[in-house]
Amino acid sequence: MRVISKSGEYGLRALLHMASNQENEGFFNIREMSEELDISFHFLTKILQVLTQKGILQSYRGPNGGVGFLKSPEEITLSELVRALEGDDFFDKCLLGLPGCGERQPCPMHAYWMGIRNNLKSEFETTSLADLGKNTRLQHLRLIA
Amino acid sequence: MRVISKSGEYGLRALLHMASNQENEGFFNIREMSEELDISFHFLTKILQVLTQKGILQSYRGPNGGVGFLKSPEEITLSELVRALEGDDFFDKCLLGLPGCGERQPCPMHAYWMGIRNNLKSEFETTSLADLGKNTRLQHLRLIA
DNA sequence: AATATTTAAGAGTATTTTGTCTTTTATAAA
DNA sequence: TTTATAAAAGACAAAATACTCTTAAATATT
Ligand code: SF4
Ligand code: SF4
Repeated sequence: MRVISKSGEYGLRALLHMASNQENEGFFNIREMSEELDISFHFLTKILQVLTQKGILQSYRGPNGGVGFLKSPEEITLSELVRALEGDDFFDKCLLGLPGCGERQPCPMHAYWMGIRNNLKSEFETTSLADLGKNTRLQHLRLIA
Repeated sequence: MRVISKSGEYGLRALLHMASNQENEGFFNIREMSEELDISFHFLTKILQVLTQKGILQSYRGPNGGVGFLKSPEEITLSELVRALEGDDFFDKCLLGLPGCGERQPCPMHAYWMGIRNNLKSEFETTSLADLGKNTRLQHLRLIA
């Protein structure tokens, strides 16, 4: 049950890293981040590119360039991040994946799943990137091979 | 957020179909099922093979052969089905996918996610295949193109 | 202006998942 | 015992996802 895709995970790890080191620097060098987080540089670049395109990050090319937040991590919700990283329909899917989800003819899991889903949704909407990083230690973000 | 993989979904749809037509026949012809459920015959065969290997179904080759339940749908839990179809670690994954999930250094989502996960787990353990089929209509299982 | 640095963009490769096709094995019936 | 039927098994193909490499564009420094 991989709720978040690999690229989504990488994106979150990078953002979490940025949020927890925000006091030090304004722009983050992607190469450095990729090394510290043990994520392929080019792959991470791609992922951060979409976050830039979606208006969550800003980027700067050239010497001392990098990516930085447009809003503060306190104002970025986990909800908008997974929507950006996993697609806008992230919270619309069925648990079992059965097609034609129906309020009309729901299976016995339907009400239960809708409950969990709405719960998840509101939890994600009220959790900020800053919240997420609060108790997170760096070793948690790195691969513990 | 595809919680259940495509092949897992196909497996569930087939089992649901069998459970809701159980009174009629003992063994189900895979070809017929694949046509009724609009699932590739060979792909479905593969999926049902693993269910047979895992001891959830029994199969019979030759004329009038097919697959049938070993236990009654009332005795088959959704939990054992997703474990068979999606892997035994289905209920062990992290929400965000971050590696090295830690009770020691949990992120703020950890306790929340553990709650949902255990909830899901016990719900899946107490929901039988028969339960699942109760309000399910056939058109729900078919593709509503 | 020339050069170095760094992200953007896009092509290309690898792996996994999904789906197809062919051959083999088991069973029933003629 | 021969033939037909249906699942098992395995090779193969397509699509999606994950990852790599090359080139282009932007910016800073000299
Ligand atoms: S009714 Fe059940 S199977 Fe259908 S969409 Fe809702 S939860 Fe999924
Ligand atoms: S602490 Fe958070 S990120 Fe880590 S495994 Fe638990 S839920 Fe996932």
